[in-house]
Amino acid sequence: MKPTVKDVARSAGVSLGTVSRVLAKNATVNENIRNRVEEVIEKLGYSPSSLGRSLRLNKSDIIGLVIPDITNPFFADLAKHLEILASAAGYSVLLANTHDDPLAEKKQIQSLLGRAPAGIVIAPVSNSLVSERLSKEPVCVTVDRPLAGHSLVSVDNVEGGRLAAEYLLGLGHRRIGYIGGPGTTEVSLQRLSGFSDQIARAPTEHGRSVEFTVVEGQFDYKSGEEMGRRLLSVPANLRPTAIATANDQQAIGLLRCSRDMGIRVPEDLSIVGFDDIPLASLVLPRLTTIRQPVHEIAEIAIRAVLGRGAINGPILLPPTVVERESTARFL
Amino acid sequence: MKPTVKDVARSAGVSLGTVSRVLAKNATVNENIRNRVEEVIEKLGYSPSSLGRSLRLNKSDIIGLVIPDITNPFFADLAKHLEILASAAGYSVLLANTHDDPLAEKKQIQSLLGRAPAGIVIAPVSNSLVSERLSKEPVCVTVDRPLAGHSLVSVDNVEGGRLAAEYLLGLGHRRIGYIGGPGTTEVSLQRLSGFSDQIARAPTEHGRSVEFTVVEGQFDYKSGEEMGRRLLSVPANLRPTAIATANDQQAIGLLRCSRDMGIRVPEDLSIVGFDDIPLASLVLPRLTTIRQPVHEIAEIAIRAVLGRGAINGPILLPPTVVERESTARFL
DNA sequence: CTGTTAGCGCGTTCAC
DNA sequence: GTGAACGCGCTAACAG
Repeated sequence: MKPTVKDVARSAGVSLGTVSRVLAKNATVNENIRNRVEEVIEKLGYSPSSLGRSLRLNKSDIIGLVIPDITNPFFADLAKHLEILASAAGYSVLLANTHDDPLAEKKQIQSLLGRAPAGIVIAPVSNSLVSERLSKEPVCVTVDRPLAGHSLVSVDNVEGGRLAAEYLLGLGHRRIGYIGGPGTTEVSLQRLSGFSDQIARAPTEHGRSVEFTVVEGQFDYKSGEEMGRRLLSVPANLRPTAIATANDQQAIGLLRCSRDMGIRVPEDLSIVGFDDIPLASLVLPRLTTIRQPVHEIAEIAIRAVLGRGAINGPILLPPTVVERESTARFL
Repeated sequence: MKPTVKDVARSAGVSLGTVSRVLAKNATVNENIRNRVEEVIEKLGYSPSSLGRSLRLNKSDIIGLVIPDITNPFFADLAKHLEILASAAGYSVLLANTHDDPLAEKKQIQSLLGRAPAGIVIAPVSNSLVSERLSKEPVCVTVDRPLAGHSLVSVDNVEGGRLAAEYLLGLGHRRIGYIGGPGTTEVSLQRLSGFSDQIARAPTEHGRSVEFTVVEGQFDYKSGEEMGRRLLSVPANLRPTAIATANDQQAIGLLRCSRDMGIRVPEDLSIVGFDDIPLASLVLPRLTTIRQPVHEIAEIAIRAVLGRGAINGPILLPPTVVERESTARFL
């Protein structure tokens, strides 16, 4: 049987309260007694039960992480950094996937709340139905995607979209395609809006402006492949010379499909992704993309959740263009 | 304030015990009373506290998942399926990354044990120091990598290695390289041993046998790139015509490096990976690989942990060759 | 500075 | 078939 404070107390010849105080560090305890208790703890291999403590404090040392899908490299990266930081601070992270399903999300959150988590980090689904449910306790910050009434830490998606368009236009492209994410998600909308606003501001040449086509897909490899095929299945002289995507997975799917269709990247087609997942620098050709500062996002989120940094109003981190090999000047 | 059983009881005009019985379903409760209680539960939006229940039963509804690194797509995939199955059964999964550090692993497990998890699914690090610590309670199954004294569910790594070698030899390759994983991990050793055993059994031709070179790397993209460079930086007539790797990430890094060195895949070099991560079918060229049945692994592990399927002795699932575009017959 | 005591929310065992 | 009481492991408040 696992030893409890009671066992330690008895074995050390002191009372429960004293053991508790030794465990709490800060309280004032006699040197000798403290040593004796610590010895006993060591000898018995005692380790405190989070269960008892959590019940008493009505607050566990669990941080809930609610995301659409852990196999999305961006979220995996986020999860990793959150977990490292949380673990260093003595917290554990509970993983909950929503698969972009509002009902699943609701259920997951419900169950999470029953655990009295120290905090929640959530990338909410599109039409989340939980906004009010997470009122004040526990601290909840949203990442990547906003949720009414909660503080957000995220990359500036509008600016990211703008950056991508600016970059492509600067390269001389004038027939441009865009593969968006699901129209129901805020991020998709923001990235697209930043992108198309910048396109709209492009100077007109020879009396006509930029040709711009948008298709909507999912945030995965396969969708990038399918939507790419749709965008590229037109006569060569009408085909876009550059395509931006709403995330890197789509861009990689697009790469795949370009190759299958015999369209060379970047000679015939420039591609720019979004996120800068680890893989972006490993595909052929290496992917030019808009980088999100995942580490920072994780760090700020954890700080906010653990109360070591108040956060009011959305925190929008600046994206950056990472230029690699999938883009070229249009001649 | 979150309502408790007490609130429900008072509001329904019954006692605590009765509410508890209603919640437990199975016990015999008067029809009218049951309905009234359920109504009140609905009205109050009551949901039971896992904390209280867990403390009482000394068993939480948490399943600990201890893995080296969630950004490894194989583990992400595993985590996803485990989480789906766990969630469906009313359990949550706690994520713990070890980064292949035995000390970190020990600390993570220690903290996990304080939560009285319903079960633990672990892919132990190389020289794990926890084998005895996880004696009987809670149920613990290891995946991917073995750990003395615990049941294992995994792919048959030796057979997988053998399959890769057999496949490459069958394609006519006789100068073959191998990029292994860290020599300290069981899986690396097993995959390599299966591979080299099969190589050794190859019929000798023109009086000489197969040329076989092995290098050791880490299980990531970058290492595949570096080790590939090492294997390929020799005069063309001495260069391997085929290389197998211990996982897909290495193979993708190798793809990257071949491209950089101007070596064509599969014309000049055949590559076969291991795992079949989602990405394997998306890189250029699509990767031939040895597939692990991740879904099955997740399913068996969860069943074992939740006690719905006893498991004695290691369960070794059969790997399969997935032939794609990164391999070709040697002429 | 230390011991004692009272619950945190829940399930269970005993009377009734 | 139902209610009352106890205790899971722990911490905080109070008394000594």
